[in-house]
Amino acid sequence: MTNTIAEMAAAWDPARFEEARYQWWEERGYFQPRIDHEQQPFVVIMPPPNVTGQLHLGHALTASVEDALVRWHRMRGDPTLWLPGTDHAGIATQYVVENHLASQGIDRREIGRQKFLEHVWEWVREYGGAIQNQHRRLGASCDWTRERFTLDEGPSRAVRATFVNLYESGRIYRGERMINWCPTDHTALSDLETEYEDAAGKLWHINYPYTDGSGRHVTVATTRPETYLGDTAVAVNTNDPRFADAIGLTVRLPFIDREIPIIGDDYVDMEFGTGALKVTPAHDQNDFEIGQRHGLEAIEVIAADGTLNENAGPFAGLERFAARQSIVSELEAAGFLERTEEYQNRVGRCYRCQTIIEPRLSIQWFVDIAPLAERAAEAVRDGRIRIVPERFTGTYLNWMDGIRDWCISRQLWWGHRIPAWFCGECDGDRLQIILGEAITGPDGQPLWEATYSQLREIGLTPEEIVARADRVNADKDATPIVAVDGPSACPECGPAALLQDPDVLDTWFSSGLWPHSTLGWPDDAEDYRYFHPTSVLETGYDILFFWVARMIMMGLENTGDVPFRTVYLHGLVRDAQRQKMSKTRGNVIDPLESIAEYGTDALRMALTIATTPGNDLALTPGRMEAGRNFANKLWNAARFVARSVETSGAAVGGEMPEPSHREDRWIVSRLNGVTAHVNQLLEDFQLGQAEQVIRDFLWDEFADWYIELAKVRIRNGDTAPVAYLVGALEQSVRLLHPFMPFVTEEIWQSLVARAPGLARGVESIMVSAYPQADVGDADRASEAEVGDVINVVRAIRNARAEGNVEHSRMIEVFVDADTRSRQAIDDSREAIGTLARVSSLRVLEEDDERPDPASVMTAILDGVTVMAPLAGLVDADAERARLTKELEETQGRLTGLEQRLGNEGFRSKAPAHVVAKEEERLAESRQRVERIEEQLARLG
RNA sequence: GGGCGGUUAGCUCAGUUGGUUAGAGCGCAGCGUUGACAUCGCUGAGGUCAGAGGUUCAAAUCCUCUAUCGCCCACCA
Repeated sequence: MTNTIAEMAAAWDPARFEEARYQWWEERGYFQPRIDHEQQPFVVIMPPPNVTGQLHLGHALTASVEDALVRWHRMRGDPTLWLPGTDHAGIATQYVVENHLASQGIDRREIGRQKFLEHVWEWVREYGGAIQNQHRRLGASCDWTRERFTLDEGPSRAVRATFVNLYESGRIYRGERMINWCPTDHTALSDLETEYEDAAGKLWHINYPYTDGSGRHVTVATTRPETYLGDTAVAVNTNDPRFADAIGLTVRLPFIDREIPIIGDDYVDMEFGTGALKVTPAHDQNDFEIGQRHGLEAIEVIAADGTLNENAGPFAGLERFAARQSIVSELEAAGFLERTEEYQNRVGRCYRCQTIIEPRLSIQWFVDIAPLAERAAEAVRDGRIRIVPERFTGTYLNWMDGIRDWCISRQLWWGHRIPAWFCGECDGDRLQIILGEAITGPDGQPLWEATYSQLREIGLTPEEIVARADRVNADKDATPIVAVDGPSACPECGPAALLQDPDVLDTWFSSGLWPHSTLGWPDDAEDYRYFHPTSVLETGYDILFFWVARMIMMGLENTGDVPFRTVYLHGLVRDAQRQKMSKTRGNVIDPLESIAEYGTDALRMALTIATTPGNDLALTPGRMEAGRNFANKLWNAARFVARSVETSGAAVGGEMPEPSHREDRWIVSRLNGVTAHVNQLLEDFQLGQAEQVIRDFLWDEFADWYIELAKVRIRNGDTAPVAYLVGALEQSVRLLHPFMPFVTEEIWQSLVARAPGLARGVESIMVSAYPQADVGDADRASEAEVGDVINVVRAIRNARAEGNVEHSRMIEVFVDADTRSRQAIDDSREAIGTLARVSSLRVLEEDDERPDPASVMTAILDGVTVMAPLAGLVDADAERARLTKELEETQGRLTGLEQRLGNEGFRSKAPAHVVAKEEERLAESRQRVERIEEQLARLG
């Protein structure tokens, strides 16, 4: 695409290439793995974003990291699958669509389940494509032909199969338990979906008079006075002397005049409040458990919509917080309120809509999770699954340890409907049927709901009941019939009226199956056989419990194997002020806007370079600018390289020839060192570090030095460097490609266009081989020698800058070097001349006369002394002061080294190579001190 | 109440089995448009690695404590 220099504009322009290039890759089928049973595949399943959502920077980070891993493995030759997908996101989506409809004056309850679901599907069709487009813009090389949606037939059947298996083995059960209820969403939530936060509240002390006529009362302390209407006991600690005589007595609840007992239960903390605890079994988990122990009745007073129900007597119909106000003032007016304290407590909120959760007793489906958790913990403990970074292993195991049963039913419409049916003929009295439209009841009045049995008595046939039923509420003793594809008959009574449970499953239930349900399980699918277990599961640490832990539990249960080998947890992306990004804060950055401004490669680099797993990242505009600037720098370096191929006419082949020139040996050696290092870092999941190493090599060594050194030789007609300019750049962009796919591809194409041998038979960098190297190949001599040349150039530049020598003025330089550097400096004299603007460079021999120290600026490096006579610019006093300071520093270092090496402990205990290194440094420092002293002596 | 993490240059962050004089980007100061690149080049300033103690020949790195910010988990009304 970019075959001429003219086409390679002076600046990297992502907009010009990205979209076309993505399509070009996709058309060639690069995103699809080949199935090769001789090879171990590399598989990543993408965390499915909300199908109707917009990608935020967290997703962009996910995509950047996963794409880097995937592209790296693909280039290594592994059959590589990155499977994308989306999640139906039960509550979130239903909530959004419901609000949308409400804004049009439509109430979902009025239009009914079927109509509502049609609206949601329409919504999905309308907004569902955004995610895929955004991933394409991010350059994500995922296999769109295998894209899955949680509500697709395959994953849906996997959900039902899992439910049935767990039910049949007794690990899914239906029962009446205390659950977290969201009065806004009208559904149960799991413990994880309830977020607790501290809130300023009050502790009300309420008097309950004894019924013995003594006129005495017991005082209870509560943060939720409105629940007193549902109290069925007051509990005290059996060891509490204050209440020793009270147990067994009864008290009377104000206004509603219910008589309730005082019971003894050691759950009660004598230190807290008054030592007497009001017990509301229907609206508090602990109270429920106390109630169970003592056989107390659970009286519900707060209804599903958060208003007080008929059991609330005079307060019925009030909203729960309005009721609290009202009850407190009534109690106070009637003298039942002893006192009020300020109190900090924790309130649970719905993680989607922030409504305060109401603990509520209801019939739900649960997973008996402890046995699954035990196996899931074991898989991590024994190393079958590795978590990166490792510290999350403890968090994970701790969570598994104290896990409670998982409430999986949701009173929503959008999601996987629970595959459980109830038989009207068997459980007629236990099934409350809510009708889609009213029928005429026996009394001539419209009838909206009735038990199945009652409807039969009216004369409806089973078929008619099924057809008219909008939903069924089965009581806790009803017997569900659970089947993957829906039962056609009741096992007890044959063909009958079967009514499906109205609830859907927790979204995370289906997400928990994602690694195997997307690959075809429970069928014996080829993808499943080949690609499962997957390799790496990459996601944010914030959904370790929600998702990762559940995938491990469900994966082990369903497949008998771990779902993935490695869990890589990235940190959260925050804004420049380290605030969490959220819609309500209004600080979300749209990845597409960043891409438009800086380019995809720049955004990806900003999100990943020099980051470390599990640590949060504040994404600043500066990081993105740095990414853009690097892409541009690289692009321009490539322009120079391309140009040098054309103008030199050098024939460049596929492999770099064995280098003979020191500078060429140096860059090849450094390239190999970087290649080996990068591979090692990638193996160890240190992606950010690997990226940093590549960037530093390309900018600080290749562009800043090798290109500049090569220019000098090329100018003199030496075409040898061209092969290394091309070869080193080509190999470097291959190293970088997983991180910055677009700019590296364009550069690679431009290089291949000029040196077709580089392609090595492939059409794209994406499918070229990832570079490998052996650290043992390093050319230490050339690295040291070119290092000396670079240091000399730097020293001269430094002297020029300090002496304020005008750029246009060429200067003379004398160099006194030891044998190691002398030849290298002599050989590179022209380069030094050009790069440091030196007109004449003299490498001094043993008996050559040194220039007058009073008129030179001197830089003393390891093994090299650089002297720049700057007539009229050198202040002998200043020079003396500078050298004296340097002498002090060097001597200080020398003293340290002498002490260390004089220490017997160091000599005997430190590894030999460390000792040798220190000795080398000692010798260098000594020599340097000598030379500084000598120079000072000559200065007088 | 338990547990985890951060604290390194003005800002954002690297620094993985303890081993040269602790690094980068941005910012800052000075200089610089000769054909790869001003989205750039050159030079430089800037850090007692939160604090204290300990282990060690050697500590930003390991241990203990403290401070501070943040996160996770937990049934105290």
